[in-house]
Amino acid sequence: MSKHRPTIADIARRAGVSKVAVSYALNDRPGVSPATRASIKAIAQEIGWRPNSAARALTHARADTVGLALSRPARMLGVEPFFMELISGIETELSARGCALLLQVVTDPAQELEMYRRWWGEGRVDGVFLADVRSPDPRIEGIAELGMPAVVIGHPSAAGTLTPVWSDDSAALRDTLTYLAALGHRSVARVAGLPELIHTQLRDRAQREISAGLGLDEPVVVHTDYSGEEGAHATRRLISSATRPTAVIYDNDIMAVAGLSVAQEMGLDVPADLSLVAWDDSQLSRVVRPPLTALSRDIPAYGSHAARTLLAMVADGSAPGFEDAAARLVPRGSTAPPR
Amino acid sequence: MSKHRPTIADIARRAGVSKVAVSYALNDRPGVSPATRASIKAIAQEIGWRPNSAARALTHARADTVGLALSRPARMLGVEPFFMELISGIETELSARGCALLLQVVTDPAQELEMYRRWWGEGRVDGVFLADVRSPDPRIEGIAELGMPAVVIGHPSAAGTLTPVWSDDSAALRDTLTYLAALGHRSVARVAGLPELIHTQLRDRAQREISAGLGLDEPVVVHTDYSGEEGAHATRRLISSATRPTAVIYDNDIMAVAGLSVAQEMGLDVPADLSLVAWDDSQLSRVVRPPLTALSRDIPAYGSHAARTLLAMVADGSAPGFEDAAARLVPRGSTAPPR
DNA sequence: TCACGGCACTTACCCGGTTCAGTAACTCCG
DNA sequence: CGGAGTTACTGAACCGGGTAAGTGCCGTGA
Repeated sequence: MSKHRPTIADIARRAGVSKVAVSYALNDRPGVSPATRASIKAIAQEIGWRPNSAARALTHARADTVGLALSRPARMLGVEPFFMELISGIETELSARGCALLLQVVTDPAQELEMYRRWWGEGRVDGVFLADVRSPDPRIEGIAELGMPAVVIGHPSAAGTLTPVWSDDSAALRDTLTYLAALGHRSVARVAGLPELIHTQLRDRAQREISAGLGLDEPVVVHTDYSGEEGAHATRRLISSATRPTAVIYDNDIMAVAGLSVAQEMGLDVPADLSLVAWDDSQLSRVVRPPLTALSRDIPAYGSHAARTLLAMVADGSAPGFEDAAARLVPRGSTAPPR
Repeated sequence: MSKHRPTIADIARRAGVSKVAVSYALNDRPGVSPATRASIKAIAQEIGWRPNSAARALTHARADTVGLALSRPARMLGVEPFFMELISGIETELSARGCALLLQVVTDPAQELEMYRRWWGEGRVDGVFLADVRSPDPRIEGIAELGMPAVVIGHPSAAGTLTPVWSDDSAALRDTLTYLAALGHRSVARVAGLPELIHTQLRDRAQREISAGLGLDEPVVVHTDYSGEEGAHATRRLISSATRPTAVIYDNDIMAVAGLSVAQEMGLDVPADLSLVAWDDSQLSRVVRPPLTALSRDIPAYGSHAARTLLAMVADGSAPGFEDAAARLVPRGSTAPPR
């Protein structure tokens, strides 16, 4: 028996028709009698025929694949559940539509753009996701120039001419600060992520404005690389500063856990001496003691929305942006009125 | 200017030669003069030509893509740094060779096999990785039947006729148990992962054998789904059992952190009352108090080795298996002699 | 001066599936 | 019973590259 994968020509030979008839039959297009169609389909089934994706891509200029390149170092990616959950949500949507995901981990945004150029030039993808938007971000303009469908996972103000899918961080922050203010906190610091990311900058600004609006102290914001080490270090600095805050918001949960450990090690009682809030919830927030009050979002759903938007863009040439639900504050044991 | 991506025909027209000459020139094959070659390359560069991957795939029957399907639920994947780090290591190797990674998150192993069948049938991938091998695992035989190059990320005894890339868990376990025995522990339990995974079973057996060899008590092993919740629950059970162990090994770090919290909450001092060891090290192990003694591996390197092996299989039809370094025990504050 | 070898390039056809423009045969209707 | 319309199907060409087998031209050596 022959090694090569069956083609429509093989089916045509066995069915005694031309390969065109086979193509029509298998694609449920008119032009073949029901009997012929059935027998062709039966043969295809029997010999295990699958359409060659390259041949298909060649004719309709469709790759049925979208791309995602991530430019954070491996150890950062590993520790943040965010991306894995996002990817898995993206997948859910894509696989339902028979679309594949091409993934690439690169070291910097310039490489990422180069990757996208290559994928697009080679016709490997029909569109891409863009995460971790910076300011300024050459990827935005680069992709717009290519005319490649792209969805920005981030706020519209960062998306340029591309289509954004985002959630309202400032609403989430408002809820959190209002809650902390109601508990009696006046000095709320934040251990933030990478300062060059637009979403960090938006959170920074929102925090200043909302704090001012609520009559809280001007917030101290410490920027980090999202690692536990820097989260711990930042917490140590905040605790030992002259104006020690009574509450700290962390931009991810690994830093919040690190902060909790540091606080306890320095003899502080959480939440009595220091309240902690983690931005983005995961199992981690629930397994430590006290469990962490967290800003919880359905990240897989966020990914699904992004994927749906991108597929719509690929199909129709454009699609409206999508605002996902804001993160929901889940109070747990790490927040309380200050002593 | 025309919308469509440039092809070699466009280059041929502009250079005043046939497209075959262009093909020869761009692929550095003899048959064109240096002058013509240079001018063709210059034109290609200028108009931003890239070889269409579908067309290429069609002629060489090569997709320049390998696949990885993961069948764990989204929330499990997110929380375990292992897979993200593995993927990023795989990527490092692949991208250096211009190969892409097709990723799919599915819900069960049967779906995973179906995915592999489809990818292979459609010519989308040249080979795949297989992770989380079970016993019995229909994927092994299914893939072997297809004749598709595949690397099993796991022990040779689980790989059937496929090529394994693995690390010696039993050596790592021996180091750990020897270390704990030297500290004076006699009762070492383990909070293990999914019991249907072969690698869990191998660890279980190794632990029994090594414990017996060292004269330790017959180990209590509790199986979980790797989640923090189940890790916490298992720890609670172990601590309140009649034969409370003096040390516990956890099959991942999120469970170890959960176990630490539970122990402290139940009034135990770690490490004086209970020593803890985490299998696989991440930032998490270092940010909690006390920091966790861990079995540390270079997971990205593990991924790179797997990728290199798979690429060799694709190129040569077969490749030898590869045994990666065993995990190294990194003692930290969570282990000490029992009270 | 002419056969020969090799260079530089072309023509023809392939990969696997899709599309377009036919072409028989059969049906319907006036 | 002849012409129009429909059905079921086929041949040729195409997508964007790649390969095998030429072809024409040049320089060289006998």
